[in-house]
Amino acid sequence: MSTVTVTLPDGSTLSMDEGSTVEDVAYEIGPGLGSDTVAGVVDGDLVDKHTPLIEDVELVIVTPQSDEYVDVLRHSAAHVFAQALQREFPEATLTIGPWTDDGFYYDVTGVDLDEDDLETIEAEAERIIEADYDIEREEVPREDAFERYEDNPFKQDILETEAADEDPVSFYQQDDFYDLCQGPHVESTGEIGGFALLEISASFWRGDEDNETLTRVYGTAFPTEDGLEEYLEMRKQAQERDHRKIGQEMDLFSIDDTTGPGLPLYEPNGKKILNELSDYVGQLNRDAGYDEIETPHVFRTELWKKSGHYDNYVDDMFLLEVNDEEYGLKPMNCPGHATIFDQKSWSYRDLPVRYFEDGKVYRKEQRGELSGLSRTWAFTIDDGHLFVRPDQIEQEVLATVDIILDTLDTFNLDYTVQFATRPEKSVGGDEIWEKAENQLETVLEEQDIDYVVEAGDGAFYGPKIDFAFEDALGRNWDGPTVQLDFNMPERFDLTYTGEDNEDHRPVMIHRALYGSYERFFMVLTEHYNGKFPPWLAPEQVRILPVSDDNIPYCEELQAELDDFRVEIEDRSWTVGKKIQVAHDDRVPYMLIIGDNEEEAGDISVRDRNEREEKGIDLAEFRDHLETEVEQQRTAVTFLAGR
RNA sequence: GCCGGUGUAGCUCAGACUGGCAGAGCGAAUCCUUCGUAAGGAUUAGGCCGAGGGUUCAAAUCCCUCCACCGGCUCCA
Repeated sequence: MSTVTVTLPDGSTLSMDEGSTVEDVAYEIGPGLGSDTVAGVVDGDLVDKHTPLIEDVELVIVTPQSDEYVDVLRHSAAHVFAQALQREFPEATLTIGPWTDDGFYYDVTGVDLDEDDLETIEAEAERIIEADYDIEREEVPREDAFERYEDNPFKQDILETEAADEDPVSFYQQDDFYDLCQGPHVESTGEIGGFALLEISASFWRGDEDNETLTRVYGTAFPTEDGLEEYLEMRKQAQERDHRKIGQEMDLFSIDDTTGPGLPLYEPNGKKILNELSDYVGQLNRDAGYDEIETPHVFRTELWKKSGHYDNYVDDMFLLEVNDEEYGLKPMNCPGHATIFDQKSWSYRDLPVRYFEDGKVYRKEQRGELSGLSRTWAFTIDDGHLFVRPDQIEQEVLATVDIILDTLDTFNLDYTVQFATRPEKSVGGDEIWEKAENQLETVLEEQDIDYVVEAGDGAFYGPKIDFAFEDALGRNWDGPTVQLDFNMPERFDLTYTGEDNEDHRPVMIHRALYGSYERFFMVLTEHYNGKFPPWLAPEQVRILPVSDDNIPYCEELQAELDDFRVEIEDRSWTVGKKIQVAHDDRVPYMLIIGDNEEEAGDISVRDRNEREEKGIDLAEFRDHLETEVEQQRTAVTFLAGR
């Protein structure tokens, strides 16, 4: 009999008979490991422990101590849900039910479910867990599988696609419930310690909008009840960090029903932050050789017919009829910028030409897509466009990526990088696309940036590099971006005169350091949990008089700090309450001023991290704050080292 | 656009299941208190109960339609 070589995580190898299972390998290593084995990871794929090894592989044994164990457990939890569902609603049809990063879902159809039903199903699931049914793998001939699912077109579809080459196919059975499934699963339903159904939603079969609508039930499971409790607590904590909640609490912005959906209104506190953000990138742009321009909010649609956007994007534009002509709110700034470039003739010596604008754009997103500041109908892009010679592409992309990395560093943000390539619907030739993609990828490689390739996810006019952030609820949002565009210069017939006195075509680069102010504002609010760095904080210092008699001295202090955003708390409250409210408002520094300070001519400083010190010289505090703001430090540091 | 949930005072929420006077706390205003480290006290004002229609003697409450928001799906130049 021939043998296979199994490579274990520590690099050691075992020689096993061909056809040995994952479990056999575990027993070969040791009987304890053998009996603990839940599943295996074979060449990166999580598989059942009975999977035979027929070629040389890398193998990780999964036991209840492994990271993968909880995935296996949740997969079993999905089956428990399905069994409970079928007990309560025999008419329900099952489709697919995988595990996810933090739980599982099961897509079903043929049944209408609401929240009360979830409770009923959850109670039934608890009984199934309590009963501790063995979960057993079963090999079933294809023919029999089709028979089992003669009324279930979805499972038939799976048999004809994913499982097309398998005969027999594997089922997992617990009690009288069975499900077509590759596994792996835990030994018995009782291994689930904490089980909860969380959400109900609609989904589409195979994720395609044109297919049947299914009902998706989300749930989660943990080995212990405590694990579940902890998870639910974490979810609650995350909701506390939601920018919509903080935005309300801190009077940063609001979105009003009367003024319209997806149209954020920035209140004074929010606008102060926006101004700081705008000044910051404005300076970066000027330092990098950009010129600021400005364009209006509305253009004739001729412009987007010229740019090609009209064909691709008209459904998402706000259009208006003026003097029998069609106008539209601008959904992007680039055609305006290209038009400005086209106002004069350029020499090759003038390039690169770099324009930037905080440009407000309007995009009529689908209803149901709008969400706080992360997805809006009106938003402002810190938009920049470069017009470069082909030989300047790499250096300019490199410089742009550099500024983006600097910006992200200033705010101390976590991010991921995606390299998006040519989509199905695109303009421009094969050669041009290949060239563009190669140049972007070269920069990523040179900068040693970790990135993932998102094939087919590029803009219709060119490939792009996107930087994405995660929000409080774990959703990903695109932010900074660099996009090459070989198309728009053609559309606008943009030219420059070369050394050879001939017309040449410049290349356009679209880029944003924040992406949109709205989305970046969301990211910052949640990242800092509303505790904005002092340079961004709407109110940097709040002076708290101990009694009203101290107010005149407080006003003197305020005047001394007039370079900063300083307020006096003059409401007739106790000191304790003034401190409470200043903490709630997340003000970086409080100055507590009573007779003691007034007589000594000094101040008491308390920061929002509850550090405090008395008898401080105002000038010392002012100098420190000045440094902290100038250096854009992300933390309050005055009392940190004292 | 699809499924589920929600919409009551500036904010946070009771009341709805079982139809019968519109409620609380915070905030605001006025007054008292002038206070030393995480919410001092009293009084007052504040409502088209998301909008429209229906059922009923009577609708915040029941039914229908629409709008918006929340979670998810799909979409996102």
